[in-house]
Amino acid sequence: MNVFINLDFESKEPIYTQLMHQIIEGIARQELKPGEALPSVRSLAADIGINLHTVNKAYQQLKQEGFILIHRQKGVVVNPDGIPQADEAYMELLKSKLRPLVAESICRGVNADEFIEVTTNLYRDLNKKEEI
Amino acid sequence: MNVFINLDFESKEPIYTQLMHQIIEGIARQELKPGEALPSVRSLAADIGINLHTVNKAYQQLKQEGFILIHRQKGVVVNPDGIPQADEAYMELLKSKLRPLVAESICRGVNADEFIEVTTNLYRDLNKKEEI
DNA sequence: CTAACTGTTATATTATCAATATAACAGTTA
DNA sequence: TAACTGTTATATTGATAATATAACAGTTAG
Repeated sequence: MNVFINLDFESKEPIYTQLMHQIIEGIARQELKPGEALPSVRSLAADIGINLHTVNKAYQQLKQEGFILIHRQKGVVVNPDGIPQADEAYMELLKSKLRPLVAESICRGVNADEFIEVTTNLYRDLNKKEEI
Repeated sequence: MNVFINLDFESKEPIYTQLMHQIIEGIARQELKPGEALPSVRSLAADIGINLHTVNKAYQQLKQEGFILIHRQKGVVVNPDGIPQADEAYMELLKSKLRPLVAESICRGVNADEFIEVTTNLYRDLNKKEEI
């Protein structure tokens, strides 16, 4: 029930964004499974020592992107139907985010194979289920 | 001398960041070569219709990251010694930026091969030199 | 020498966003 | 009834992005 949340308060990346990423990573790792309940905005906020609205902001955005469902007077749940699959729009978005990373890497002499190796390692790491 | 600058003023991405990316992309494409002069902060700002300080902010950051050199009373130049090659720190940074992209892609059913294909296409596109 | 150009610095203002703090509302459930 | 859900409203603080002027200190072309 309790997710492993690791926030860096010194980072310039907003807290609500970091929170989104952690939850998405949890889903990717299948530590969070479809239908599974997430902590309430208040309890999660209290747990990690931040404001309720910051958690709410992350939840609202995750909802809008199809990762979670929010039942008005019940609670928050990982989308039971699974996450909406990638469409053309997502692939374009992905490409636009990847573009500056590739450009800088080319400048710095990182060739495609090295770049792909980093990607492959991440795919491997993030596919590990909860190893008991 | 004049770079193809394409800014999206509606984007939530800061202008100075977009500007940095465009210049880095120009260097990757070898449209901007080591030693080549860049427009002055004032002329570039006037060209694309933004403030001089916004251009300066982009230049300062590009300088700090080793992409350009700034001669106090001369001008701005693409680093004649080439761009500092990737070290361990850069690879870690790259990994941390790639991580959320991979996580979301896994959730959305984009497998490693599809992800790599996008990367490969970007490497191909960004390596095209100025085709005359 | 003057005029026009370089980057740099300083100061100020406006707008937006991130994060916090309280507080209340409307349903659910134990 | 009491404790819990998400939601909404309002306000404040701090940081950042972008703009606007203005001036300074060197360089260089006419």
